Amino acid sequence: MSGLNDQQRTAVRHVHGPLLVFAGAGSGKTRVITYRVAHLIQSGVAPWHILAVTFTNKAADELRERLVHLIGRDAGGVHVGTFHSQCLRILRRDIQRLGWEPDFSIYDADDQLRMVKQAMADLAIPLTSISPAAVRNEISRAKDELASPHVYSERAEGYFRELTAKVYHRYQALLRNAQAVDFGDMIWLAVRLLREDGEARAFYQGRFRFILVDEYQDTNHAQYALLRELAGPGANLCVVGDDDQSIYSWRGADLRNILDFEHHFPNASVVKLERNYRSTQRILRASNAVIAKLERRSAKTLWTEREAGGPVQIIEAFDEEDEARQVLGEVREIAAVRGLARREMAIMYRTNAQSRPFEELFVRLGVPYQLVGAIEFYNRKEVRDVLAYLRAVANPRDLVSFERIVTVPKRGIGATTLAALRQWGAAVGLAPGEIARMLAAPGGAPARLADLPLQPRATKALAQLGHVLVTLDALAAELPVAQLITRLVQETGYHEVLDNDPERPDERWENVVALGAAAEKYDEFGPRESLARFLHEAALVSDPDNFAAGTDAVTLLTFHAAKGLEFGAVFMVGMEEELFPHIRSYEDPVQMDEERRLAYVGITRAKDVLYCAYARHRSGWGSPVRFPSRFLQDIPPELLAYKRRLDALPGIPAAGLVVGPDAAPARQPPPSERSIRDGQRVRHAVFGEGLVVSGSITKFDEEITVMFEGVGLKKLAVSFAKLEVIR
DNA sequence: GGGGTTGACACCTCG
DNA sequence: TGTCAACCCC
Repeated sequence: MSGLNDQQRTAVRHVHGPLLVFAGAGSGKTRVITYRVAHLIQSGVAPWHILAVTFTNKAADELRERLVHLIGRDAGGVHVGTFHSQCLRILRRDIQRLGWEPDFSIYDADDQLRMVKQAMADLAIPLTSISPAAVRNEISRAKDELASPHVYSERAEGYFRELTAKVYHRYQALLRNAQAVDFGDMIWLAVRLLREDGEARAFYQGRFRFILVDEYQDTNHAQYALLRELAGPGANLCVVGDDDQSIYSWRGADLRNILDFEHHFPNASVVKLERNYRSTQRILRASNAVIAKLERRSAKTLWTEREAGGPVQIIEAFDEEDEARQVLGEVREIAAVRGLARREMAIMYRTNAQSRPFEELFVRLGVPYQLVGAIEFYNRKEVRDVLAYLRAVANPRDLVSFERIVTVPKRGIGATTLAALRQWGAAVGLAPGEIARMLAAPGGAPARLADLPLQPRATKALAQLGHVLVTLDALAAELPVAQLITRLVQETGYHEVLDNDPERPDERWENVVALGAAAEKYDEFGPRESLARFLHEAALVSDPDNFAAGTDAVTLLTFHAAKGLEFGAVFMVGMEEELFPHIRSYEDPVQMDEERRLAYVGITRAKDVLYCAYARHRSGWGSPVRFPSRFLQDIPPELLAYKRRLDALPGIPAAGLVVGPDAAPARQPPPSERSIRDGQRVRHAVFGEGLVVSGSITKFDEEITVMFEGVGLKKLAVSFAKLEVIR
């Protein structure tokens, strides 16, 4: 408690009733959450009565880690997870109460798209008339609002919405038949369970007596409804958030949840955390300048007692490769000269695709890095194929998975056969996967399949697939999931598919092996259970989050993924018009505001140094000639300094940022004489103890060379490397 | 009717 | 850069 300021302490000590914590960036939010959990436990609340909900897996992991650090073993009892993982737990336990099988499949955005296309095909709506992806998004938004197909239809106006309403009806029926839920359904079904089933409601309200929600500004209506039901009349609900950091409206986030909290929960207490402990003054001023241009926001003024710090360093690059080169040069520079650990550095970008040139260069230079999120592991074709097999085994009604495995390997079953199968199956209440299995029955196909309208050749091919599935079913009853994967690859012929891959068979194999390795930790649950758990949890993983913890690597991630994190040095790259702000936000001022908040999130991740890079030329999509982002231009010139600037480029119009005069001399006024003498011993956070061997005063700083034990010679900037002189 | 090939086209952010 | 639909051949 002693390390907390008054506002933080108030929030931590609050026990009963609703509490809203407005927590500005870097104001010690996570600290408040962890301390509050500790305080609750200290006041006699059992850990398993506490539920902490975060937005991303990464945030959940981090919170769990911090709790272990703070309260030790009790932390294991606290329920920590994302909204979706908590709903998954609820559904795994109780979905049968809603009339679903426990082996339901979880459909991600990709699977959803297939189902939308299927629904459109069923309704004879041409794929060219409305975009299936747009329809999928619209359906997801409807689910965020808990609007059923029926409710949606009543409100639907205009060409697109009226068609979407029809597709939505059909889509939902297809999901139901496939025993599948999408991400929206996961929240919704949990809400329904709590609303409709008094026994279940009593159980969960009794279990989760104290609820904490992080990033509350990013919750949607369905999530609000869930919290409302879980919290019950006692409403020991503590929400923490910052409207300035709302960046998920495209996922249905509704700012009213946080802005109207006191209205939703009338006796709520409110605490504002406005002191920033993270960033230097210049970084904080830069962030304030960017966010100040927003019109609608709750009044907050962040302040800091930290030192002024250096200016925001601008890097102007020729193109995306040059940008990566310059940024990596700077990464190596501050690692070597300032002694900053690589884990304290992050490169942030608007879109995942931007990571590529950086990754290539990191690999080439042998600099350790870790990539968060991205074109992930679970989106690899081979990984999805194997998962589709597993899902088809776990849930024989799963349509998307069945149709995926039908063609890997090629079996002589095509679109026509599948369409006939689906149609006939729907009439008699059988899923294609079930029909295939029945065709493979030992005594021949049962009589109810007599009028299956297929050519003999197609029937035979389908029976063969059915045989494979029956074999896998039997294996799944005996083997835990990791071993099942090994056998599956052989039994299904997927082995040959990989070997004959024209592109990168080795890499694909490695991914399949890695999937098996990821499955191993579920083996302890035994044959069927390990399969179900693995599939359900794999569906919620959005990034290969199990990077070797503790390795000293530079982090590469999107601004979205960076929320909630902090780094000593942040490189915001691709700071160009049409990229950030993203071109898709240009027509809509609401979306443009969200881009601005995203920029604010990026800037406020930085503790000590902030670099912003932009290229004058970028290949690929968008215009090739680029201009610096408006967000950079919104930062007062005196806070900016060019670290690197290009000479005039032939054929490219000049465009630079206005950089103020006071920015030039970097950080604090340079020291006039040396403060650390040769021969003194110093301690460094990363390198340990060392002996000062030489030093000098440069234009901006005092630099010393230190011999560290077991590390070697390092050149350090005194104002930056937090050195402790040992007497 | 299946499957290979080719050409067009889109590609933001996440559980 | 990869995916997907249209097209044509077997």
